[in-house]
This record gives sequence, structure tokens and C-alpha cells, in this order.
Amino acid sequence: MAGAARPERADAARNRQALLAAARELHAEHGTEGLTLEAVAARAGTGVGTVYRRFGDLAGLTHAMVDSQEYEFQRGFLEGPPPLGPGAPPLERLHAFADAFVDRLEAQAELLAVAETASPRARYRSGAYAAHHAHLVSLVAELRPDADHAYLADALLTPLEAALHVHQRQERGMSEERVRAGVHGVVDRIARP
Amino acid sequence: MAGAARPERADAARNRQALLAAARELHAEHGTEGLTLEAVAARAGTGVGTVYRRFGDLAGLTHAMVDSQEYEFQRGFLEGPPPLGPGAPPLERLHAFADAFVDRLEAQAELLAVAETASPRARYRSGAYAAHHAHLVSLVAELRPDADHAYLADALLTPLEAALHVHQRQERGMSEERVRAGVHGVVDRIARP
DNA sequence: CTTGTAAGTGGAAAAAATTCCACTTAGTAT
DNA sequence: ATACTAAGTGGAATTTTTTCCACTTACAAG
Repeated sequence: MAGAARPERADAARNRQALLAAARELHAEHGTEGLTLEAVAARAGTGVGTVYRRFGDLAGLTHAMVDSQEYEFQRGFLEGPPPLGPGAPPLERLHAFADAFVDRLEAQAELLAVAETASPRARYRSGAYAAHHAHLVSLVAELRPDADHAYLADALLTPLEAALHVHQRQERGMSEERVRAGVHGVVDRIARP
Repeated sequence: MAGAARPERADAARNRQALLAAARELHAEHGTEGLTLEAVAARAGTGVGTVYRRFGDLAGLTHAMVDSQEYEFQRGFLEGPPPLGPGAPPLERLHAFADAFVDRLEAQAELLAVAETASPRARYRSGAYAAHHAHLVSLVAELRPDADHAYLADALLTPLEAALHVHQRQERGMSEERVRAGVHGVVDRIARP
């Protein structure tokens, strides 16, 4: 998506993997609490400076932690089999997108919530959001050619915020099915011609 | 809204006001950057411990900074004149709510964004969100009695996230009018019977 | 092989958030 | 007035994030 800069040096790539593994281990062992940059660096056997060079900041690290799932997800809607991928009618693809998104939220909501709120606007600045947004814009454009596609794509994505999902499921006790039904209802309302 | 605990001691109330004034001054002078707890405490002539005792954490402080506006806003939709307050038909009230919300976002988006992302789920845990949500639930219930009101209220509120507003207006260059039109379109789609 | 150099590194230092607690004080009860 | 106590206070200490830079290293070109 971004122009590929020259590849990382071998030692840098090695450190990136070690840091990612350390972060995943710490998260598995102590949840999002124990996930301090110093602890991650220590476990990976590097200095904290390296964490910053590889990932920019805590947002970048948490982002990288969910990135393999994100990559699969993007492949799914960009070139996977229908109805998520190309081939199905746009409204079906939107529903499939919503379902796949909720799958991810169910699997990684807490970590995604940290990634999204690591800094104000972290979610909207991310490449993942841009990719999701672009995809939804193109689908909505087919269904409602005269509407403001960019705005509607945002309106479809915001209810899929990880923090909201955690709140609905944990704080408010809504079932997964109820959330899914709600999402589909909104997709239908917003995108149907 | 919460059961009133015994009132603050006079000196504590004085410090609360001093801290709030200091925070507002620093924000006016240096934006959200210069808004460190130490600087706030120093300008108010207190120790940092007092900031924590009065406001809990940074989220609490930023929240308090936007609270007088929030209070006016809640009075507006709870007991103000129609169409925002009681008296107008529910769909009109929803549109008025959306407009009033955008007014606030235009005035304080940056600060609201800090408050909302001060911690994961800060937005959804806040009393303000609960009040907005309850209000929307009651309006949506009148329009779409068979729908999932709680979910739809969330779906109406998420596109009004401060971080998204900043992104749309500043990063993406959307005009205020365009955002307003988008919001009204979504309200219509989601809430119309 | 050398060598040049851009990329990478660790960890000390700075900045900021948060906790903690010995001391002070406002308000109340006697 | 006096004494009591729950609330409040300041700031040092702790924790974590973030910046910075002198030193090291991978690797490409000769």
C-alpha cells in the first residue's frame, strides 16, 4: 500500500521478530497491563531504543501485534472468495465484511482497543483504517451512487470500534449474536439503495 | 445524576477551581501539548498529588475541562426548548441533537479527543456518554419500537466521536457543512421508522 | 578482502504520569 | 475554646514513556 522502502537490515528484522514475540508472550502472560516497553525490550534482549526504532511507539507495537490477522483480513476482502471477496453483490459483501470484522473483534478486542487509543486518532491514522475505509467506499458507491461515500464508510466503521465492542460485550453484557444482529441492521439501513 | 456525596471542603473546592483555571489557561496558551499535570499543578500553586485527588487522572481533568459545556448540552436536550428539548417529534429531536453535538465538536474537538482517548474505553465509561445514550435510546424507541434501541443509540453516537471529527475536518479536509449533512443522513437512515 | 556509510543499537537521560504517605487543616462535636 | 477526625495537601519516589546520541555493524561497491 505504501511504496516499499528498502528492506530492513537482517539484524533489524531479527530484532523486530524478537520484540514482537516478546510482546506476544508478555501479553499472553500478563494481559495488557504487563505490556510495558521496557519489559518488552528486556525480554527480547534489546534496549528500549530499538523498540522505538522498529515500531515508533506503543501504538505501532500493538498495531504490529495484530497485523498478521489484519493482513489475512485484507486479503480476504480484497482477493478472497465471495461473499467477502470480489464476486458477490455489494450488499452481501458489506455484510460479510461486518461479520469478518466482528470475528476479529471477538478474537482480539482488548489488544485492538489498546492499539486504537494508544494516541488520539491512532485508529484513523492507521493504514488498516485507510484500507477498510477505501474498501467500504467502493462498495457503498455501487449501492448509493449519489451519497457521500467517504462519510458513510466512516459511519459504517465507527460502530466497529474495538473499545465500543469491549464495552458492549463486557460492561453491558450484550451477546455476540446481539452485536452481530445490530451491526447487520446498521449496514442494511445505511447501505441499502 | 450520581448520589451526591458530602460536599467538598472549602479549600478543596478552591483548589479544584484553581486547577481547572490553570488547565484552561495552559491549554489556551500551548494547546494539548503543554497540558502536563505537573505544569497544571505548578500554575495552580498546588502539588501534583492534589490534581490526582481532585480529578483522579488526566482523563478526569480533561473531562472536567469540558464539563460546563456538557452540562449546558444536557440541560438543552433534557429540559430546553424544542426541537432539542421535549415537545418536538422524536426524529426532529434527533436531528437537533446531532446538530448540537456537532456544535460542541466544532468548539472543542481537540480537547474532547484527548478526554475520549485518555484511556481505552474512557468515552464509554463516562457519565456523559451514558446520558447521551439514554437520551437516544428513548427517542429511538419511539421511532422504531421493535429495534435494538441500545445498539442503535451506540451506532448514532459513534460517528460523533471527537477523534473522527478531527480526522474528517483536519486530515481529510471535509467542510463543517459536509460533516453535518453526513450526520443528518445517518440519523435519517438509522432512526426513520 | 577493504572500506564507506547508512542503518541500527543500547542504554543513559529527560519528561511525564501515577503512587504514596507524613504532615496539615477545615469543620464539627463537646 | 479545645480537641478530634476525616479530608486534604505537597512533593519526593516510583513507574513508564520517549528522546537522544556516541558507538557498532551489515552490506554494497571497488
